Amino acid sequence: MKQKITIKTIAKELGVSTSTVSKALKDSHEISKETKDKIQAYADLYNYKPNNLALQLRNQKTKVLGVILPKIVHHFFSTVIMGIEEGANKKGYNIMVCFSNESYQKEVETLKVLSNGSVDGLIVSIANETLENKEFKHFVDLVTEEIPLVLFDRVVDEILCDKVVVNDVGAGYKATKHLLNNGHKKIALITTPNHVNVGALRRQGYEKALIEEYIKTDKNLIVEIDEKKDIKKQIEKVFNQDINAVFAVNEIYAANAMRIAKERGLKIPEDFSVIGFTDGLISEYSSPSITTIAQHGFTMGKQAVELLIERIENEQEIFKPKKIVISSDLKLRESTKPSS
Amino acid sequence: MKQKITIKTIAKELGVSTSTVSKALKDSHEISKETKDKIQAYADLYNYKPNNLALQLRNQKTKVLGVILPKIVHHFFSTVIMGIEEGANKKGYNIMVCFSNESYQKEVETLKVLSNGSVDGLIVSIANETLENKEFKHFVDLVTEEIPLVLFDRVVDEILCDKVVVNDVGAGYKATKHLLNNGHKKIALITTPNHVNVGALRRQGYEKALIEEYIKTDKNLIVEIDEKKDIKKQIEKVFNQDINAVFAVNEIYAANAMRIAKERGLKIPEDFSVIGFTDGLISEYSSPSITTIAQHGFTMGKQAVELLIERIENEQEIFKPKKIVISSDLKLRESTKPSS
DNA sequence: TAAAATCACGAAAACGGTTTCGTGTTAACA
DNA sequence: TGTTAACACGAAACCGTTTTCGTGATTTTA
Repeated sequence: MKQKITIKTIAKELGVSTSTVSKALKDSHEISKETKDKIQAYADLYNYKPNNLALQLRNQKTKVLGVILPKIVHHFFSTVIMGIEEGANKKGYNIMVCFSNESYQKEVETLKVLSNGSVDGLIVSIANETLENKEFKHFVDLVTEEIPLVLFDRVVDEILCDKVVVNDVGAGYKATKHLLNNGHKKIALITTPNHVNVGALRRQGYEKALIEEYIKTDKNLIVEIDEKKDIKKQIEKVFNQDINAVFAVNEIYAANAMRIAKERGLKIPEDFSVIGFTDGLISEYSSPSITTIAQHGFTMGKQAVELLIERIENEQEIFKPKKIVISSDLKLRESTKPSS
Repeated sequence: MKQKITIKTIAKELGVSTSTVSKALKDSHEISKETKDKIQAYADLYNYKPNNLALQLRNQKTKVLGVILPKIVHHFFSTVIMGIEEGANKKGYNIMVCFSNESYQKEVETLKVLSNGSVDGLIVSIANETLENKEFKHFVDLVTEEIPLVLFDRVVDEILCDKVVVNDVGAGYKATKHLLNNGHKKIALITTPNHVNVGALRRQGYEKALIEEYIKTDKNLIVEIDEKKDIKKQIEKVFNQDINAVFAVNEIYAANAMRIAKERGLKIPEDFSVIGFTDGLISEYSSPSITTIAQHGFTMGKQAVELLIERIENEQEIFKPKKIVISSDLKLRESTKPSS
């Protein structure tokens, strides 16, 4: 990189002090008009830009927010990033995005790197492996150090910080209820292992809706997907049971279920219905298009970043963790009959 | 944020100088074992972490790379990010991700913010609006300032820097050739306006393949999509022409075309074929699944970041811009017949 | 005309580290 | 016993900027 022009250079060239240059560029009243003009002209000529690092060190803030996501090639997380970025930008912040790739180790390391002063605060969705191990010390330490932290979507109670989540129980309930209303009583649930708490919560909603109709939940109808194995094969098994609807906790599972249903010649939505989660492009462009629970990722991102910035900019306030619950909507499409 | 412990604190508490502390923590031979142990113990106890900003200022490097993308909710760009992140991480760099949202103005501003010393280099894919206006001064200035810059996918010759692109002409050719081989002679092209150079290049490939078969390109079969208007409606028009195949320059256009074809009762792939671009989830989960040109986004990201880091770490070398061309493959699926 | 106020600027500290170059003390050597 | 080397540490500069507190010169006021 070319040697950048600094305030010192300007000061030396123009035979004034650095303080004068600094003040002149800030249009301070302390400096005479002539001097200001001279300095400004020189700065413009050589395209002077103040060095960010120096400012950050001086101000003890970076105006950068760290974001750690489990993955990115996923419609929901992409939209969350968009929301975060837009919210951050509006308040003059930039974001530094990292990925844990669902790995505990990587999450710990990333957290360590980012919490060394590079960012003013963090927005995180916890990695699967971390949830599985129930190992949250790295987050708790962060809270102890009083580094502003907002958790979203995948959150746990053990970490005392601000949180943004969707109403997962309600969403699971809504989806299941919709299927029941359409006359489907034998509803398969395709979900994640229980340690992924969002999966567990959606399952609660599913069970709640069934109980209301006096239907006993049948464990054989519930598939906990192990993402390390072939997803389609795992889903296929449940189709050997007597089922007439599927509620899947994400797009991919739903799309797979849909595909299997079609392969088996099931008529959708007349004889068989599918509901997914995350209103992404797959659901939209699949055919028939898939009814889903819209998670409002963009809104989540925006809410999370607003919480975080408020925390950062109002440090003095006593700390009382906030939890924002975002309601999710059913987005009706072709894979289910319009509710009766 | 809690007051962080610094080298000064340690020095004062232990009655030594800051230089001693600094050296001790780096296990310098200049410091006696006892002193080192004492300082290390104290540092561990109070969980001392060196302040990144201070180091960055001193070393005049941040170990952060800026990434500016036109959008993120898009399979191709998501995978590129993954590639960039993985490559960067491997070399001890972090990435700061920003979005231009296809806006010239936002691109200019983001570039300005990031080039103030916050990052050691930049990876960018140019915004549509910028391409449309042919306004590249902000990039040229960057090059003049000798800030390491790598452009990928959407690149222009006016900017002298390292580049990573796919072989767009070849890809367009390959796709069209495949359709021709399948016996389709009336091939519609659904593309972007010509100012998006990747679109223009893919079109060249398309035309080249047609010429080889002595087919005159018919302008009525080429649709330049205006993304501000309804995409499906624009594509629908070309179906009123006599066509038996579609080559679309991205997933969304392909998925839309597929949907229209199905609505019109066309038999795919027997009577009608569709090829897309970007091997994303939509193509994979659409039904029939869509044959596409795989763009290898992950590889692109990795190549781009490797180029960039090499540039950053070998400043002294004379500057000779490199251009890496990544070949793209045809990924055969159900929307076309296997090539004869 | 002396005292006070204003003006226009500079010196120096501060942010949190690293690093070069002393320097005083002790140990080894001639 | 005088010289030198090794040891263990400190002072100070530096990265680029901001900001507080002077300060000498001029202008205003009493």
